[in-house]
Amino acid sequence: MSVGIRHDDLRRRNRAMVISAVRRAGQPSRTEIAATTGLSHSTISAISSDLIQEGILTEIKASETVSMKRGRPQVGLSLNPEAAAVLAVVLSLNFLSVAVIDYAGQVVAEEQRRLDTLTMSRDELIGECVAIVRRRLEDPDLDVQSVARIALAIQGITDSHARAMLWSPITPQTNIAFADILEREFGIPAIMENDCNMMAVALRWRDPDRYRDDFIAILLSHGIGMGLVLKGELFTGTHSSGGEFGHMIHRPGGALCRCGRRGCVEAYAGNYAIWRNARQLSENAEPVADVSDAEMRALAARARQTDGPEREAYRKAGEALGFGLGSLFALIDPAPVAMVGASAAAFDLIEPALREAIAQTAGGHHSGSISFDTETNELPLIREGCALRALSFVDQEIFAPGTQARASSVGKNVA
Amino acid sequence: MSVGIRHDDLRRRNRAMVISAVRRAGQPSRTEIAATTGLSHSTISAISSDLIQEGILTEIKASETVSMKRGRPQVGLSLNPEAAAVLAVVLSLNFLSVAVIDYAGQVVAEEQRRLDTLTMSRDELIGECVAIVRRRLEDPDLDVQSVARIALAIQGITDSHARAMLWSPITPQTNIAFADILEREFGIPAIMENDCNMMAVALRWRDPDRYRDDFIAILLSHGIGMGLVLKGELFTGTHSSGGEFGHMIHRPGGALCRCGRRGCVEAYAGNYAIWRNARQLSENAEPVADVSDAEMRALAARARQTDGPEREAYRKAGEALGFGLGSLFALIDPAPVAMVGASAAAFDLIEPALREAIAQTAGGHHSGSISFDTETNELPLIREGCALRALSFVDQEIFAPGTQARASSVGKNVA
DNA sequence: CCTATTTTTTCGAGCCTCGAAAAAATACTG
DNA sequence: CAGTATTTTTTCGAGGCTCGAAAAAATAGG
Repeated sequence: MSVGIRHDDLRRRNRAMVISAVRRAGQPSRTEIAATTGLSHSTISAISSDLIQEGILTEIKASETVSMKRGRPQVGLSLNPEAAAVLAVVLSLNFLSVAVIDYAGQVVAEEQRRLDTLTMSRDELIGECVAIVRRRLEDPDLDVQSVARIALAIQGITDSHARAMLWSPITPQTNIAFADILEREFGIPAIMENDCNMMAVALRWRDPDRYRDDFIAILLSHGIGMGLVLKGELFTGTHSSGGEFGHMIHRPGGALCRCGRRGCVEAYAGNYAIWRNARQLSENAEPVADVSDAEMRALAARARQTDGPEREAYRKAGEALGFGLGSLFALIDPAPVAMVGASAAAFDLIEPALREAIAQTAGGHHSGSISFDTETNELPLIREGCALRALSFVDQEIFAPGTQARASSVGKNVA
Repeated sequence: MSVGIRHDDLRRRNRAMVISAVRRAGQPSRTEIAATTGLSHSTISAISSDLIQEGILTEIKASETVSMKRGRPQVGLSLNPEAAAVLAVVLSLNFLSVAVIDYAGQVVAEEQRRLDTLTMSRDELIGECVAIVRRRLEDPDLDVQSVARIALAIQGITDSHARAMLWSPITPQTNIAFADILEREFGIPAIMENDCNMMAVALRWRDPDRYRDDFIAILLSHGIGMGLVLKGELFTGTHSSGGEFGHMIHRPGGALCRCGRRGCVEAYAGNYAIWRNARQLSENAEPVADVSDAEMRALAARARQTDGPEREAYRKAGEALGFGLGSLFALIDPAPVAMVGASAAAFDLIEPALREAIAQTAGGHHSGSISFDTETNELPLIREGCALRALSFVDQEIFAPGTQARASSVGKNVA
């Protein structure tokens, strides 16, 4: 049951609104903030003077701005980089990375590390994550006090409370409560997010004109993932991170998927599936553990060159993605799509069959008008989304705290 | 861009909260309202005394309640039935009905009418709807002044602004802006909703314990429809009512669907599809316009009796629904399902294949624990949902109006 | 150096919610 | 039957927040 608004919530929410406006706009003046938030100048003045006093915002030096206009020049406000710091940890197949990000969103330090996630034990995996975070926190240049949040993104399914990894293709281990583990270990609030969801968050941040209220980010990689933003909010499942587009059923009883089931979209469109079809192996052939990017590029090159099994493999991938998107569009209506990941570089091979398939589905009316964009490198996106998520938490939960933490405000999926 | 909270919004929202608490609880005392809303007794006292003065709420006569407890007895508050009235119009295949509902939710008057929607012209269809509303409004017993809202539900796709029918299986006509037409004709605000969405709204109202924050209502009828509530809100598409579960793709290139495409879930699970398979007609056979409920009951009886084509037809329906639900669950996670409509009476024939199919999909882990409920009569549900929708509008937009109507508050899909 | 212009701050007014206390209305008790 | 205990509801003053208007601040143009 939703709860009434109390008087003290008012200031809290408007504080959060001001911080959020500054984060989005970069260096807005008080007047601009008043315009975007709809609050009066007096209110903005009061709130921002509080925030400056508390060291959350800073005024831009007047000398740095050249005002060509008449009148008192606007004073830009910006986030104080030293107000806090967050850690963005990204765990993907055989790869672990961490970045320290200041409150203004700049990367301060980072570390990357190769490891063999598929064969590691549960404790080893957890140990590596804890260790890489510890090394960053022990950096003498870093004021540990100021680290306000750790966000960890992983390829796989996370729970809807952003506490744990439930299942992941990068490890046989399941149900690892990374967020709780890191929180206990370092005493810093932590969250655990799905990688594709973070991609979507980052895309929206990078290009809010294109990716505004409704869009789809699809990861074309060894597996197929999706991040979905609907009505301006990140879409998640009722219990998990959800949006497992790759495991929608393309052909009942069809090709063997990495997840052990049959006929999933991923069993036709994942790298391993394209590789399997290109080699003309049986659809029942066990999915290979990994296909290198170089190998996939070679496949794509062959497909472009001759009309052989490679081209057919990409065609099948396009068909699976197209019918999958068609089913998705039946539920949510068509929306712009971003194809992310190494295989997005082969989207030219995928697109014809994909469009043909969509044309045969409910979203087909607008088949031609659905726009696809490609972005071949997912890692920077995931990290950026992760950082944004963590910073957004600091904005809302730490710098605009309720008298007591309200359950209703926590976990809001504002992308 | 979200907007700050102004001081006058506070009272508005809390007024709406109080009204909503009374609508949900029936006859709550001020103390109970304070408890559910989290607001102080003083605030509730002030707001409710305003609302009583304005004739929106009324106090229950003390004599009507027997207080066994010590202390000053609680005074129940209830919605004043005379505060307003709404019209719920339901347009389905060959059937049009309207109900006048008072502010407390009681049906005051109603009218039903058979017509031949499939062959009617655009103007005839509109004319019938306008006429049936006009007859109710001309009822001398009704105070026309008090009719605050007309809600029209239709089987088919509506736009996300609740203004128009975009497409419907009950008529060859498309893009009829019923809401605008009724609004112009009678000068009463009108909305146009999808029938299955209204089913979901009503289910939540009837059984909030079972259908709380996440559930699925599926209409098993001539076609297959769905109403989806996620995180406590009605789920709609980005541009349309969305949730076209029946037109997710079950088998690419498969059986011919009523929508003209191939392989939709509905092309296996709709009444016409079951009928087609039971008669062992080709999957390419043109879907018949209508199959009577009696005929479907006969099919189901045959299927229960002998293991012939009828049983196989229901099995195929179950399989299609199961794989469709499996794909849906991949996106949103499993949730309770209500099977609504005449064919829900044959759910015993559908369930085994349905569960078997789900077990082969991503939601399969919990296949056993997914609960299905059946409700064979959809019309009362649709009408009830429609009425609730209209009343909820009155609660929020008329009796708790903003200083100026805010775009952000309009169109919130609170079920 | 003065004026026009624009931004920002200040200040009092008006609401709103809250907590505490008072008032109201009943059941229990001897 | 009167007095007491108990529970609900209202009243009242305090504190906070936002707003509009006016003042103050800061700059360009003449």
